[in-house]
Amino acid sequence: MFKKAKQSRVFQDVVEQIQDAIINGKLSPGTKLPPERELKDRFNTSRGTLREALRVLEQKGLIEIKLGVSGGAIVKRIDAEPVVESLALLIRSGGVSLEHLAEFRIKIEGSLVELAATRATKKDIKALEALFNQAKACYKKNDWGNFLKIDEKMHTYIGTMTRNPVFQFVQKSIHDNIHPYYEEYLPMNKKRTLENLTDFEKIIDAMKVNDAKAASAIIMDHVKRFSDKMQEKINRSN
Amino acid sequence: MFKKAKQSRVFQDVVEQIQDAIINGKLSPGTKLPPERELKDRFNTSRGTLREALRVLEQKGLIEIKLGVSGGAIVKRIDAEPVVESLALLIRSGGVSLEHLAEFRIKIEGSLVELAATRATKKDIKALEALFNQAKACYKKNDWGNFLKIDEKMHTYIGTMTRNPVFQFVQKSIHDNIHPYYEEYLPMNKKRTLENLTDFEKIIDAMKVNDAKAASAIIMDHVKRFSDKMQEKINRSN
DNA sequence: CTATTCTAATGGTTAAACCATTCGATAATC
DNA sequence: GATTATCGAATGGTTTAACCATTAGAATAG
Repeated sequence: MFKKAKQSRVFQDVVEQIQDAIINGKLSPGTKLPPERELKDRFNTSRGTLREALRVLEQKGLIEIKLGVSGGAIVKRIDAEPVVESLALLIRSGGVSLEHLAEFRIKIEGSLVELAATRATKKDIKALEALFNQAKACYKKNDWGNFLKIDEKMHTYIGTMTRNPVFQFVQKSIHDNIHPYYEEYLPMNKKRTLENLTDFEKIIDAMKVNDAKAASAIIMDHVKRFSDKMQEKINRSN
Repeated sequence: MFKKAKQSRVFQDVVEQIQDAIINGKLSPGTKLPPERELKDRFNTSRGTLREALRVLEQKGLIEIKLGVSGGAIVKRIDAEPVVESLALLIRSGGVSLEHLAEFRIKIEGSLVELAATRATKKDIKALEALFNQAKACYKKNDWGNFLKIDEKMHTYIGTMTRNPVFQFVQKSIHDNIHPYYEEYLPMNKKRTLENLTDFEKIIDAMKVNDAKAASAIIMDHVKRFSDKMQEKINRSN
Protein backbone atom coordinates (compact mmCIF):
# COMPACT_ATOMS: atom_id res chain seq x y z
CA MET A 1 0.00 0.00 0.00
CA PHE A 2 2.51 2.61 1.14
CA LYS A 3 6.05 3.14 0.00
CA LYS A 4 8.77 3.66 2.55
CA ALA A 5 8.71 7.24 3.75
CA LYS A 6 11.32 9.58 2.36
CA GLN A 7 14.44 9.22 4.42
CA SER A 8 15.72 12.47 5.83
CA ARG A 9 19.01 12.45 4.07
CA VAL A 10 20.06 15.74 2.57
CA PHE A 11 21.98 14.20 -0.33
CA GLN A 12 18.86 12.32 -1.44
CA ASP A 13 16.99 15.59 -1.72
CA VAL A 14 19.78 16.97 -3.89
CA VAL A 15 19.71 13.82 -6.06
CA GLU A 16 15.96 14.16 -6.55
CA GLN A 17 16.13 17.82 -7.50
CA ILE A 18 18.83 17.29 -10.11
CA GLN A 19 17.28 14.06 -11.42
CA ASP A 20 13.90 15.73 -11.85
CA ALA A 21 15.49 18.64 -13.67
CA ILE A 22 17.15 16.20 -16.07
CA ILE A 23 14.02 14.12 -16.68
CA ASN A 24 11.86 17.20 -17.17
CA GLY A 25 14.31 18.48 -19.73
CA LYS A 26 15.32 21.52 -17.72
CA LEU A 27 18.84 20.16 -17.96
CA SER A 28 19.67 18.77 -21.38
CA PRO A 29 22.39 16.26 -22.21
CA GLY A 30 25.72 18.03 -22.54
CA THR A 31 24.82 20.74 -20.07
CA LYS A 32 27.54 21.39 -17.53
CA LEU A 33 26.45 21.75 -13.92
CA PRO A 34 28.11 24.50 -11.84
CA PRO A 35 31.27 23.55 -9.96
CA GLU A 36 30.89 21.71 -6.66
CA ARG A 37 31.86 24.75 -4.62
CA GLU A 38 29.06 26.74 -6.23
CA LEU A 39 26.47 23.93 -6.21
CA LYS A 40 26.99 23.35 -2.50
CA ASP A 41 26.00 26.98 -1.87
CA ARG A 42 22.96 26.73 -4.17
CA PHE A 43 21.68 23.70 -2.27
CA ASN A 44 22.83 25.20 1.02
CA THR A 45 24.78 22.13 2.00
CA SER A 46 28.36 21.04 2.46
CA ARG A 47 30.69 19.82 -0.25
CA GLY A 48 30.85 16.31 1.22
CA THR A 49 27.08 15.92 1.15
CA LEU A 50 26.88 17.36 -2.35
CA ARG A 51 29.52 14.93 -3.55
CA GLU A 52 27.56 11.98 -2.14
CA ALA A 53 24.63 13.16 -4.25
CA LEU A 54 26.87 13.39 -7.31
CA ARG A 55 28.07 9.80 -6.77
CA VAL A 56 24.47 8.58 -6.77
CA LEU A 57 23.63 10.53 -9.92
CA GLU A 58 26.77 9.22 -11.57
CA GLN A 59 25.85 5.64 -10.68
CA LYS A 60 22.37 6.18 -12.10
CA GLY A 61 24.01 7.15 -15.38
CA LEU A 62 22.57 10.65 -15.30
CA ILE A 63 25.82 12.61 -15.15
CA GLU A 64 29.49 12.05 -15.78
CA ILE A 65 32.36 13.87 -14.14
CA LYS A 66 35.32 15.41 -15.94
CA LEU A 67 38.52 16.40 -14.24
CA GLY A 68 40.62 19.52 -14.36
CA VAL A 69 39.82 23.13 -15.13
CA SER A 70 36.55 23.51 -17.03
CA GLY A 71 35.75 20.04 -15.72
CA GLY A 72 32.72 19.18 -13.64
CA ALA A 73 29.45 17.29 -13.80
CA ILE A 74 27.99 16.98 -17.31
CA VAL A 75 24.46 15.76 -17.98
CA LYS A 76 24.55 12.50 -19.97
CA ARG A 77 22.16 11.30 -22.59
CA ILE A 78 20.22 8.57 -20.83
CA ASP A 79 21.05 5.18 -22.29
CA ALA A 80 20.63 1.52 -21.45
CA GLU A 81 24.02 1.19 -19.75
CA PRO A 82 22.66 1.25 -16.17
CA VAL A 83 20.06 -1.37 -17.08
CA VAL A 84 22.71 -3.57 -18.63
CA GLU A 85 25.00 -3.09 -15.64
CA SER A 86 22.36 -3.85 -13.02
CA LEU A 87 21.05 -6.82 -14.98
CA ALA A 88 24.59 -8.12 -15.29
CA LEU A 89 25.07 -7.76 -11.55
CA LEU A 90 21.84 -9.66 -10.96
CA ILE A 91 23.03 -12.45 -13.22
CA ARG A 92 26.48 -12.62 -11.70
CA SER A 93 25.36 -12.75 -8.10
CA GLY A 94 21.81 -14.02 -8.30
CA GLY A 95 22.49 -17.73 -8.32
CA VAL A 96 22.45 -17.96 -12.11
CA SER A 97 24.20 -20.93 -13.73
CA LEU A 98 25.48 -21.24 -17.25
CA GLU A 99 22.58 -23.56 -18.03
CA HIS A 100 20.10 -20.95 -16.86
CA LEU A 101 21.74 -18.34 -19.05
CA ALA A 102 21.92 -20.60 -22.08
CA GLU A 103 18.31 -21.67 -21.74
CA PHE A 104 17.19 -18.05 -21.55
CA ARG A 105 19.43 -17.07 -24.42
CA ILE A 106 17.91 -19.66 -26.74
CA LYS A 107 14.45 -18.24 -26.14
CA ILE A 108 15.37 -14.57 -26.31
CA GLU A 109 17.48 -14.94 -29.46
CA GLY A 110 14.63 -16.89 -31.03
CA SER A 111 12.12 -14.15 -30.31
CA LEU A 112 14.57 -11.45 -31.27
CA VAL A 113 15.49 -12.96 -34.64
CA GLU A 114 11.85 -13.62 -35.46
CA LEU A 115 11.01 -9.97 -34.81
CA ALA A 116 14.09 -8.79 -36.71
CA ALA A 117 13.20 -10.94 -39.71
CA THR A 118 9.68 -9.52 -39.69
CA ARG A 119 11.05 -5.99 -39.85
CA ALA A 120 14.06 -6.56 -42.08
CA THR A 121 14.52 -4.01 -44.88
CA LYS A 122 16.63 -4.51 -47.96
CA LYS A 123 19.21 -2.23 -46.39
CA ASP A 124 19.35 -4.49 -43.36
CA ILE A 125 19.91 -7.56 -45.51
CA LYS A 126 22.71 -5.78 -47.35
CA ALA A 127 24.36 -4.78 -44.07
CA LEU A 128 24.14 -8.34 -42.79
CA GLU A 129 25.60 -9.69 -46.03
CA ALA A 130 28.48 -7.24 -45.76
CA LEU A 131 29.20 -8.48 -42.23
CA PHE A 132 28.83 -12.07 -43.39
CA ASN A 133 31.44 -11.52 -46.10
CA GLN A 134 33.83 -10.02 -43.58
CA ALA A 135 33.33 -13.05 -41.37
CA LYS A 136 33.91 -15.35 -44.32
CA ALA A 137 37.19 -13.58 -45.05
CA CYS A 138 38.29 -14.12 -41.45
CA TYR A 139 37.35 -17.78 -41.77
CA LYS A 140 39.54 -18.16 -44.83
CA LYS A 141 42.43 -16.42 -43.07
CA ASN A 142 41.96 -18.50 -39.90
CA ASP A 143 41.59 -15.21 -38.02
CA TRP A 144 39.43 -16.39 -35.13
CA GLY A 145 39.85 -13.24 -33.03
CA ASN A 146 38.32 -10.97 -35.65
CA PHE A 147 35.80 -13.63 -36.61
CA LEU A 148 34.33 -13.50 -33.11
CA LYS A 149 34.19 -9.71 -33.19
CA ILE A 150 32.27 -9.75 -36.47
CA ASP A 151 30.04 -12.53 -35.16
CA GLU A 152 29.14 -10.31 -32.24
CA LYS A 153 28.49 -7.40 -34.62
CA MET A 154 26.06 -9.56 -36.58
CA HIS A 155 24.17 -10.46 -33.43
CA THR A 156 24.09 -6.82 -32.35
CA TYR A 157 22.97 -5.68 -35.79
CA ILE A 158 20.12 -8.16 -35.79
CA GLY A 159 19.21 -6.73 -32.37
CA THR A 160 18.87 -3.25 -33.85
CA MET A 161 16.62 -4.67 -36.58
CA THR A 162 13.95 -5.34 -33.96
CA ARG A 163 13.64 -1.55 -33.55
CA ASN A 164 13.05 -2.35 -29.90
CA PRO A 165 15.66 -1.29 -27.32
CA VAL A 166 14.37 -3.73 -24.71
CA PHE A 167 15.42 -6.70 -26.81
CA GLN A 168 18.75 -5.04 -27.46
CA PHE A 169 19.77 -4.46 -23.89
CA VAL A 170 18.57 -7.82 -22.66
CA GLN A 171 20.54 -9.40 -25.49
CA LYS A 172 23.61 -7.41 -24.52
CA SER A 173 23.34 -8.28 -20.83
CA ILE A 174 23.11 -11.97 -21.61
CA HIS A 175 25.88 -11.85 -24.15
CA ASP A 176 28.26 -9.96 -21.86
CA ASN A 177 27.79 -12.58 -19.18
CA ILE A 178 27.90 -15.68 -21.34
CA HIS A 179 30.84 -14.62 -23.48
CA PRO A 180 33.55 -15.35 -20.90
CA TYR A 181 32.39 -18.98 -20.78
CA TYR A 182 32.62 -19.31 -24.54
CA GLU A 183 36.14 -17.91 -24.55
CA GLU A 184 37.23 -20.35 -21.88
CA TYR A 185 35.49 -23.53 -22.90
CA LEU A 186 34.77 -23.24 -26.60
CA PRO A 187 37.77 -21.68 -28.40
CA MET A 188 37.12 -21.27 -32.10
CA ASN A 189 38.65 -23.57 -34.69
CA LYS A 190 38.12 -24.17 -38.39
CA LYS A 191 35.25 -26.61 -37.94
CA ARG A 192 33.29 -24.54 -35.43
CA THR A 193 33.81 -21.35 -37.38
CA LEU A 194 32.44 -22.94 -40.54
CA GLU A 195 29.43 -24.27 -38.66
CA ASN A 196 28.80 -20.80 -37.28
CA LEU A 197 29.17 -19.25 -40.73
CA THR A 198 26.79 -21.75 -42.33
CA ASP A 199 24.13 -21.07 -39.71
CA PHE A 200 24.34 -17.35 -40.37
CA GLU A 201 24.04 -17.81 -44.08
CA LYS A 202 20.87 -19.81 -43.52
CA ILE A 203 19.46 -17.06 -41.31
CA ILE A 204 20.13 -14.39 -43.91
CA ASP A 205 18.56 -16.60 -46.59
CA ALA A 206 15.45 -17.08 -44.45
CA MET A 207 15.23 -13.32 -43.90
CA LYS A 208 15.50 -12.70 -47.64
CA VAL A 209 12.36 -14.72 -48.28
CA ASN A 210 10.65 -13.20 -45.22
CA ASP A 211 10.46 -16.51 -43.42
CA ALA A 212 10.69 -15.22 -39.85
CA LYS A 213 9.76 -18.54 -38.25
CA ALA A 214 12.54 -20.32 -40.12
CA ALA A 215 15.12 -17.69 -39.18
CA SER A 216 14.04 -18.00 -35.57
CA ALA A 217 14.26 -21.80 -35.62
CA ILE A 218 17.75 -21.68 -37.11
CA ILE A 219 19.14 -19.30 -34.49
CA MET A 220 17.57 -21.26 -31.65
CA ASP A 221 19.07 -24.46 -32.97
CA HIS A 222 22.38 -22.67 -33.43
CA VAL A 223 22.50 -21.32 -29.88
CA LYS A 224 21.38 -24.65 -28.47
CA ARG A 225 23.99 -26.60 -30.37
CA PHE A 226 26.84 -24.38 -29.20
CA SER A 227 25.53 -24.24 -25.63
CA ASP A 228 25.30 -28.03 -25.50
CA LYS A 229 28.83 -28.38 -26.78
CA MET A 230 30.09 -26.03 -24.13
CA GLN A 231 28.15 -27.75 -21.38
CA GLU A 232 29.61 -31.06 -22.52
CA LYS A 233 33.14 -29.64 -22.34
CA ILE A 234 32.52 -28.29 -18.85
CA ASN A 235 31.07 -31.57 -17.64
CA ARG A 236 34.06 -33.46 -19.00
CA SER A 237 36.50 -31.04 -17.38
CA ASN A 238 34.93 -31.59 -13.97
CA MET B 1 40.08 -3.60 -27.88
CA PHE B 2 40.84 -1.79 -24.64
CA LYS B 3 38.49 -0.72 -21.95
CA LYS B 4 38.83 2.71 -20.46
CA ALA B 5 41.64 2.60 -17.93
CA LYS B 6 40.65 2.42 -14.32
CA GLN B 7 40.14 5.91 -13.07
CA SER B 8 42.29 6.73 -10.13
CA ARG B 9 39.50 7.33 -7.72
CA VAL B 10 39.99 5.80 -4.32
CA PHE B 11 36.29 5.29 -3.66
CA GLN B 12 35.95 3.21 -6.84
CA ASP B 13 38.61 0.85 -5.56
CA VAL B 14 36.70 0.49 -2.31
CA VAL B 15 33.48 -0.16 -4.24
CA GLU B 16 35.15 -2.87 -6.30
CA GLN B 17 36.64 -4.63 -3.31
CA ILE B 18 33.37 -4.77 -1.41
CA GLN B 19 31.35 -5.63 -4.53
CA ASP B 20 33.69 -8.49 -5.40
CA ALA B 21 33.47 -9.82 -1.86
CA ILE B 22 29.68 -9.83 -2.13
CA ILE B 23 29.62 -11.46 -5.57
CA ASN B 24 32.13 -14.12 -4.53
CA GLY B 25 30.03 -14.92 -1.51
CA LYS B 26 32.66 -13.81 0.99
CA LEU B 27 30.00 -11.45 2.30
CA SER B 28 26.56 -13.04 2.53
CA PRO B 29 23.22 -11.25 2.64
CA GLY B 30 22.49 -10.07 6.15
CA THR B 31 26.14 -9.63 7.04
CA LYS B 32 26.87 -6.34 8.75
CA LEU B 33 29.93 -4.45 7.59
CA PRO B 34 32.11 -2.82 10.24
CA PRO B 35 31.24 0.76 11.22
CA GLU B 36 32.45 3.54 8.94
CA ARG B 37 35.12 4.64 11.36
CA GLU B 38 36.62 1.16 11.34
CA LEU B 39 36.18 0.53 7.61
CA LYS B 40 37.96 3.77 6.77
CA ASP B 41 41.02 2.48 8.64
CA ARG B 42 40.84 -0.95 6.98
CA PHE B 43 40.85 0.66 3.54
CA ASN B 44 43.31 3.28 4.70
CA THR B 45 41.18 6.14 3.49
CA SER B 46 39.11 8.96 4.93
CA ARG B 47 35.55 8.76 6.09
CA GLY B 48 34.35 11.07 3.32
CA THR B 49 35.82 8.89 0.61
CA LEU B 50 34.54 5.72 2.25
CA ARG B 51 31.05 7.19 2.41
CA GLU B 52 31.13 7.99 -1.33
CA ALA B 53 31.88 4.31 -1.90
CA LEU B 54 28.97 3.32 0.34
CA ARG B 55 26.62 5.59 -1.65
CA VAL B 56 27.59 3.81 -4.87
CA LEU B 57 27.14 0.36 -3.32
CA GLU B 58 23.80 1.44 -1.93
CA GLN B 59 22.67 2.68 -5.34
CA LYS B 60 23.74 -0.62 -6.88
CA GLY B 61 21.42 -2.36 -4.44
CA LEU B 62 24.25 -4.29 -2.81
CA ILE B 63 23.96 -2.84 0.70
CA GLU B 64 21.49 -0.93 2.78
CA ILE B 65 22.25 1.41 5.65
CA LYS B 66 20.61 1.35 9.04
CA LEU B 67 20.75 4.22 11.49
CA GLY B 68 21.55 4.37 15.16
CA VAL B 69 23.57 2.19 17.47
CA SER B 70 24.10 -1.30 16.04
CA GLY B 71 23.28 0.29 12.68
CA GLY B 72 25.57 0.30 9.68
CA ALA B 73 25.88 -1.16 6.20
CA ILE B 74 24.16 -4.53 5.76
CA VAL B 75 24.65 -6.74 2.71
CA LYS B 76 21.35 -7.05 0.87
CA ARG B 77 19.89 -10.10 -0.80
CA ILE B 78 20.20 -9.31 -4.46
CA ASP B 79 16.95 -8.55 -6.26
CA ALA B 80 15.64 -6.96 -9.45
CA GLU B 81 15.09 -3.54 -7.89
CA PRO B 82 18.11 -1.79 -9.49
CA VAL B 83 17.07 -3.10 -12.91
CA VAL B 84 13.52 -1.95 -12.30
CA GLU B 85 14.72 1.48 -11.28
CA SER B 86 17.14 2.03 -14.16
CA LEU B 87 14.60 0.73 -16.65
CA ALA B 88 12.04 3.12 -15.19
CA LEU B 89 14.45 6.01 -15.77
CA LEU B 90 14.92 4.92 -19.36
CA ILE B 91 11.17 4.80 -19.84
CA ARG B 92 10.55 8.16 -18.23
CA SER B 93 13.19 9.78 -20.39
CA GLY B 94 11.54 8.42 -23.53
CA GLY B 95 14.28 5.94 -24.46
CA VAL B 96 11.78 3.10 -24.21
CA SER B 97 8.09 3.31 -25.02
CA LEU B 98 5.21 1.37 -23.63
CA GLU B 99 4.85 -0.35 -26.99
CA HIS B 100 8.45 -1.56 -26.80
CA LEU B 101 7.80 -2.91 -23.34
CA ALA B 102 4.54 -4.61 -24.32
CA GLU B 103 6.05 -6.19 -27.41
CA PHE B 104 8.88 -7.62 -25.35
CA ARG B 105 6.53 -8.77 -22.63
CA ILE B 106 4.44 -10.80 -25.05
CA LYS B 107 7.49 -12.73 -26.18
CA ILE B 108 9.05 -13.24 -22.76
CA GLU B 109 5.79 -14.34 -21.14
CA GLY B 110 5.25 -16.71 -24.05
CA SER B 111 8.66 -18.31 -23.58
CA LEU B 112 8.32 -18.32 -19.83
CA VAL B 113 4.92 -20.00 -19.75
CA GLU B 114 6.02 -22.58 -22.29
CA LEU B 115 8.99 -23.50 -20.11
CA ALA B 116 6.87 -23.46 -16.96
CA ALA B 117 4.31 -25.77 -18.53
CA THR B 118 7.05 -28.16 -19.58
CA ARG B 119 8.28 -28.37 -15.99
CA ALA B 120 4.96 -28.20 -14.16
CA THR B 121 4.53 -30.72 -11.35
CA LYS B 122 1.22 -31.77 -9.84
CA LYS B 123 2.10 -29.63 -6.84
CA ASP B 124 2.53 -26.62 -9.13
CA ILE B 125 -0.86 -27.20 -10.71
CA LYS B 126 -2.45 -27.41 -7.28
CA ALA B 127 -0.79 -24.19 -6.18
CA LEU B 128 -1.99 -22.43 -9.33
CA GLU B 129 -5.50 -23.74 -8.83
CA ALA B 130 -5.49 -22.48 -5.25
CA LEU B 131 -4.49 -19.02 -6.49
CA PHE B 132 -7.08 -19.24 -9.24
CA ASN B 133 -9.80 -19.96 -6.69
CA GLN B 134 -8.71 -16.99 -4.60
CA ALA B 135 -8.89 -14.81 -7.69
CA LYS B 136 -12.34 -16.19 -8.51
CA ALA B 137 -13.51 -15.30 -5.02
CA CYS B 138 -12.28 -11.72 -5.49
CA TYR B 139 -14.08 -11.58 -8.81
CA LYS B 140 -17.35 -12.60 -7.16
CA LYS B 141 -16.86 -10.01 -4.42
CA ASN B 142 -15.91 -7.30 -6.95
CA ASP B 143 -12.67 -6.88 -5.02
CA TRP B 144 -10.43 -5.60 -7.83
CA GLY B 145 -7.58 -4.55 -5.57
CA ASN B 146 -6.98 -8.02 -4.22
CA PHE B 147 -7.73 -9.55 -7.60
CA LEU B 148 -4.75 -7.74 -9.07
CA LYS B 149 -2.52 -8.84 -6.23
CA ILE B 150 -3.44 -12.48 -6.77
CA ASP B 151 -3.07 -12.05 -10.52
CA GLU B 152 0.48 -10.88 -9.94
CA LYS B 153 1.09 -13.82 -7.61
CA MET B 154 -0.01 -16.21 -10.34
CA HIS B 155 2.38 -14.65 -12.82
CA THR B 156 5.19 -14.78 -10.26
CA TYR B 157 4.40 -18.37 -9.37
CA ILE B 158 4.52 -19.41 -13.01
CA GLY B 159 7.88 -17.67 -13.16
CA THR B 160 9.22 -19.87 -10.38
CA MET B 161 7.99 -22.93 -12.26
CA THR B 162 10.63 -22.28 -14.93
CA ARG B 163 13.26 -23.08 -12.28
CA ASN B 164 15.31 -20.42 -14.03
CA PRO B 165 16.06 -17.18 -12.16
CA VAL B 166 16.89 -15.26 -15.34
CA PHE B 167 13.30 -15.55 -16.55
CA GLN B 168 12.07 -14.49 -13.13
CA PHE B 169 14.35 -11.44 -12.94
CA VAL B 170 13.43 -10.24 -16.40
CA GLN B 171 9.74 -10.92 -15.84
CA LYS B 172 9.74 -8.86 -12.66
CA SER B 173 11.71 -6.00 -14.20
CA ILE B 174 9.20 -5.69 -17.03
CA HIS B 175 6.15 -6.26 -14.86
CA ASP B 176 7.04 -3.65 -12.26
CA ASN B 177 7.48 -1.05 -14.98
CA ILE B 178 4.36 -1.84 -16.95
CA HIS B 179 2.08 -2.22 -13.94
CA PRO B 180 1.70 1.48 -13.09
CA TYR B 181 0.41 2.11 -16.62
CA TYR B 182 -2.14 -0.65 -16.30
CA GLU B 183 -3.36 0.88 -13.05
CA GLU B 184 -3.73 4.28 -14.70
CA TYR B 185 -5.14 3.39 -18.07
CA LEU B 186 -6.82 0.03 -17.62
CA PRO B 187 -8.62 -0.02 -14.26
CA MET B 188 -10.25 -3.36 -13.58
CA ASN B 189 -13.97 -3.91 -13.91
CA LYS B 190 -16.25 -6.93 -13.92
CA LYS B 191 -15.81 -7.63 -17.64
CA ARG B 192 -12.03 -7.34 -17.74
CA THR B 193 -11.62 -9.37 -14.58
CA LEU B 194 -13.70 -12.20 -16.00
CA GLU B 195 -11.69 -12.15 -19.23
CA ASN B 196 -8.51 -12.34 -17.19
CA LEU B 197 -9.87 -15.17 -15.09
CA THR B 198 -10.99 -17.16 -18.13
CA ASP B 199 -7.56 -16.86 -19.73
CA PHE B 200 -5.90 -18.16 -16.60
CA GLU B 201 -8.25 -21.10 -16.41
CA LYS B 202 -7.34 -22.01 -19.97
CA ILE B 203 -3.64 -21.81 -19.15
CA ILE B 204 -4.02 -24.12 -16.16
CA ASP B 205 -6.06 -26.52 -18.26
CA ALA B 206 -3.37 -26.58 -20.94
CA MET B 207 -0.73 -27.23 -18.29
CA LYS B 208 -2.77 -30.11 -16.90
CA VAL B 209 -2.63 -31.92 -20.22
CA ASN B 210 1.03 -30.95 -20.69
CA ASP B 211 0.31 -28.81 -23.74
CA ALA B 212 3.07 -26.24 -23.33
CA LYS B 213 2.59 -24.70 -26.76
CA ALA B 214 -1.08 -24.08 -26.08
CA ALA B 215 -0.36 -22.51 -22.69
CA SER B 216 2.20 -20.27 -24.33
CA ALA B 217 -0.17 -19.23 -27.10
CA ILE B 218 -2.90 -18.36 -24.58
CA ILE B 219 -0.68 -16.14 -22.43
CA MET B 220 0.73 -14.36 -25.49
CA ASP B 221 -2.75 -13.69 -26.78
CA HIS B 222 -3.77 -12.59 -23.30
CA VAL B 223 -0.90 -10.12 -22.90
CA LYS B 224 -1.40 -8.82 -26.42
CA ARG B 225 -5.11 -8.25 -25.95
CA PHE B 226 -4.63 -6.29 -22.74
CA SER B 227 -1.69 -4.33 -24.13
CA ASP B 228 -3.68 -3.37 -27.20
CA LYS B 229 -6.57 -2.21 -25.07
CA MET B 230 -4.28 -0.04 -23.00
CA GLN B 231 -2.55 1.41 -26.05
CA GLU B 232 -5.96 2.26 -27.48
CA LYS B 233 -6.91 4.05 -24.27
CA ILE B 234 -3.67 6.00 -24.27
CA ASN B 235 -4.04 6.98 -27.89
CA ARG B 236 -7.58 8.18 -27.27
CA SER B 237 -6.51 10.20 -24.23
CA ASN B 238 -3.90 12.09 -26.27
C1' DC C 1 55.06 30.13 -35.27
C1' DT C 2 55.94 26.34 -32.18
C1' DA C 3 57.09 24.31 -27.97
C1' DT C 4 57.45 24.81 -23.17
C1' DT C 5 56.23 26.41 -18.74
C1' DC C 6 53.23 28.43 -15.54
C1' DT C 7 48.74 29.44 -13.45
C1' DA C 8 44.40 28.93 -11.84
C1' DA C 9 39.98 26.40 -11.88
C1' DT C 10 38.07 22.26 -10.65
C1' DG C 11 37.40 17.53 -8.92
C1' DG C 12 39.58 14.16 -5.33
C1' DT C 13 41.00 13.41 -0.58
C1' DT C 14 41.83 14.13 4.22
C1' DA C 15 40.97 15.41 9.13
C1' DA C 16 38.39 16.79 12.99
C1' DA C 17 34.50 18.03 14.94
C1' DC C 18 29.57 18.11 15.86
C1' DC C 19 24.52 16.63 15.12
C1' DA C 20 20.70 12.99 14.95
C1' DT C 21 18.96 8.48 15.59
C1' DT C 22 18.61 4.31 17.83
C1' DC C 23 19.22 0.55 21.18
C1' DG C 24 20.12 -1.15 25.47
C1' DA C 25 21.09 -0.26 30.27
C1' DT C 26 19.68 1.85 34.26
C1' DA C 27 16.60 4.04 37.21
C1' DA C 28 12.07 5.45 38.68
C1' DT C 29 7.41 4.18 39.45
C1' DC C 30 3.49 1.43 40.22
C1' DG D 1 8.38 -7.89 40.27
C1' DA D 2 6.80 -5.65 36.20
C1' DT D 3 6.39 -1.62 33.67
C1' DT D 4 7.74 2.76 32.20
C1' DA D 5 10.88 6.69 31.85
C1' DT D 6 15.42 8.40 31.39
C1' DC D 7 19.99 8.44 29.93
C1' DG D 8 24.31 7.25 27.58
C1' DA D 9 26.97 5.47 24.03
C1' DA D 10 27.49 3.63 19.30
C1' DT D 11 26.79 4.72 14.77
C1' DG D 12 25.37 7.12 10.53
C1' DG D 13 24.67 12.14 8.72
C1' DT D 14 26.63 16.70 8.09
C1' DT D 15 29.77 20.52 8.25
C1' DT D 16 34.12 23.01 7.76
C1' DA D 17 38.68 23.92 6.20
C1' DA D 18 42.48 22.65 4.17
C1' DC D 19 45.46 20.38 0.82
C1' DC D 20 46.48 17.31 -3.45
C1' DA D 21 46.00 16.06 -8.59
C1' DT D 22 44.55 17.01 -13.11
C1' DT D 23 43.77 19.82 -16.89
C1' DA D 24 42.84 23.84 -20.17
C1' DG D 25 44.45 27.88 -21.42
C1' DA D 26 47.55 31.79 -20.86
C1' DA D 27 52.13 33.41 -20.72
C1' DT D 28 56.71 32.73 -22.09
C1' DA D 29 60.87 31.11 -24.44
C1' DG D 30 63.02 29.66 -28.50
